Amino acid sequence: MVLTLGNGRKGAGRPVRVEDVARVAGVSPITVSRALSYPDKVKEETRTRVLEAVAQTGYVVNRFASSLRSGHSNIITVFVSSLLNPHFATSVQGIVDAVEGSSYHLMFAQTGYSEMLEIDVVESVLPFRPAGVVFTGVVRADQTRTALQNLGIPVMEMWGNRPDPIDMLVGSSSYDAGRLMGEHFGECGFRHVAYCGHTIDRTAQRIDGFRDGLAKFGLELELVHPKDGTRNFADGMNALDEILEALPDCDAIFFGTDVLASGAIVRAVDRDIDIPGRVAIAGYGDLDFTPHVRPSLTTLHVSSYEMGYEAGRMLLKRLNGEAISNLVILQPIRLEARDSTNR
Amino acid sequence: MVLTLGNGRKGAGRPVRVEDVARVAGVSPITVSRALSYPDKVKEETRTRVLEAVAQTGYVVNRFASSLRSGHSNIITVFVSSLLNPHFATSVQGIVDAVEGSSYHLMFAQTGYSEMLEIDVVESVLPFRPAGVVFTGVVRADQTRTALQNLGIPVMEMWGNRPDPIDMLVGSSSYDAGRLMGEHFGECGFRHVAYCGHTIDRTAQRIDGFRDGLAKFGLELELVHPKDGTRNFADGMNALDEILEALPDCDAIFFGTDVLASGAIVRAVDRDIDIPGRVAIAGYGDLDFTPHVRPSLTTLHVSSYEMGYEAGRMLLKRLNGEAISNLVILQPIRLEARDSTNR
DNA sequence: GTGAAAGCGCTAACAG
DNA sequence: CTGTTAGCGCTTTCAC
Repeated sequence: MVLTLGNGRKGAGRPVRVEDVARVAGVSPITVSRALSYPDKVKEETRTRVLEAVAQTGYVVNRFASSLRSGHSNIITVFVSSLLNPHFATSVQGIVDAVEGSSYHLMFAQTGYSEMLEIDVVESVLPFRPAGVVFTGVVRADQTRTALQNLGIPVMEMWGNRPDPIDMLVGSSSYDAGRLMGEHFGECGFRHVAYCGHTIDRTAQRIDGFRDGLAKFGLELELVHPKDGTRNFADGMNALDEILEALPDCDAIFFGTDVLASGAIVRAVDRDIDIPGRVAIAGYGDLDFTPHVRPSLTTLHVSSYEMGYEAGRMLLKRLNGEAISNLVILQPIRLEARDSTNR
Repeated sequence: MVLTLGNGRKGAGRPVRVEDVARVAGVSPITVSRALSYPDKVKEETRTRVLEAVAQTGYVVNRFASSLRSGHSNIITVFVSSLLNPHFATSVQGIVDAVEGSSYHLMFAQTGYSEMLEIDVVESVLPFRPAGVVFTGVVRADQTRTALQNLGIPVMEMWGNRPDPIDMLVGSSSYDAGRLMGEHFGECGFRHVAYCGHTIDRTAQRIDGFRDGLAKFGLELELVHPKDGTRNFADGMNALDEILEALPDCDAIFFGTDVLASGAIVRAVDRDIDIPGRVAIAGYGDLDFTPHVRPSLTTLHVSSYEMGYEAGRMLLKRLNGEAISNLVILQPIRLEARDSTNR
């Protein structure tokens, strides 16, 4: 009888092995293996017979045995800090879509936001001898970077723009992003500018770029209001109050995330503060809802999905032995100028 | 020299095997294996010596060999339709967190929203002989359900509330959710009610519940405005126009997702339609931003993260051989009554 | 508490 | 194009 979905076992009995298929097809085990893995290496008629026998027996290859013998793994490990961050979830979906249809399977591991455990997480997947790894984020601990380099497998980092990737990197320039917004603020004619959000890691470069963009218009960044750690709407609401208290004549704020910026807009509406008349607000990320906030939110668009998809494609190419011309790809960041800065 | 992160290889040479560790530790290979897998079965002093040898050699167990020999896999496969849906991404994060710290690893597979390929996707992971599987969603095709049942491994379904799970299910009652909102609409005194959103699968039960909730107050559901497929803010904006055109005296709309509902609110603000004065609006899902829309959105809170976490815990319990008292767990859905229905 | 031998299921290497 | 042999690295089984 033909099982539509076999598990490599018939009933509770012993698993179906190549040997069983071989017997039914009247060939040797290695021919079964070849018919399934390298169809071209087998005569068409033989292949047909093997496939019939596979269907008949419900055979499913045992990847443990196959990888053990061949020395090849078809596992790609994806390291994610959190899927609660929609940018990362979207990137991962891009990776998933890029890998779909290939012979590779994705294993997931969580790095968390702390770099302390980074190396432990990486170590925990090594028993699966991954063919390649992708980090949704950059690898921070130098110890981990060195160790990964020594593994000798393709490594893809994402989201950052370190000049010295472990191997390959698909990211975007935080500096350029900040500069774009600084220039936009300058063009809008704002005079007293604040930044609010993360201030460390790659965000530092964003702030540098922001300063430089402002500088082209003779402006200074008058206040950096740090909001590290998790940032939700409520943080944004508070931030608006805090900033207007600390810098009363502030007329434009660049927030490190759309969520913070949206919180600030909500707070402004609640307090009857005119946006952008009294103070302009901009965010970062271009989340789905940002065009629909009122006033609509000026922000920087980052192509999360495309980043993941590109990272996946590049990694697959490398795994296929193809040469990669550019080991570092920086996706452009686009300014979405909307009403919240439109004076 | 001690490698902090080994890959089971020293330089480009041959992999480090148990045998190598055994030689260094002055024991037999099986003792190394036991020291690592069942520390209690080995004298403490021996264990210490083995662990030192492991560190010294950079040994990393080969999971392919170990699973092949033992017949046990420590892979759990997670099937997701899309990580772009924040509810699913959040659920998956719950699963990830629940499994973290256990000896299991997660493999990802994408079912997509079509049930056509469901069985192919499931088949594609069987070579890894997963110890258990989790579906972020219910399995729709009967063929797949039967096949999964025959696999004889723990199967977790999520989000739905089928009376006949393949094995275990952590979900929520769509019917109750709908009923809650129907009752809320009745209590608010709305007279002409519409529903807009998905109309098939488990959503059908939500509509049934909604009707029954309304019926308690002598109300009928006067319009069902289907929006199947992907639903974004723009769809919600259009939907408001379409519904007010089709049912001009409509004074309350229940949307199948918060995104649709938020779109409708934005559209209402743009058209100067008073919410909830002219028409009340409610959503489903309680996404992060819903308390911050203006007016804040009445919606149904679904515990996506907790659902995933619970699903993960239950599956692990089952894999540990513990008995599960309730194979089906329905998480309560909570009404979040906010301004958009507050007359 | 430890060890010797065997074999999990597959495919590389070599042979024809 | 197909087959024979051997062995990937580990852990089960049985023995001490």
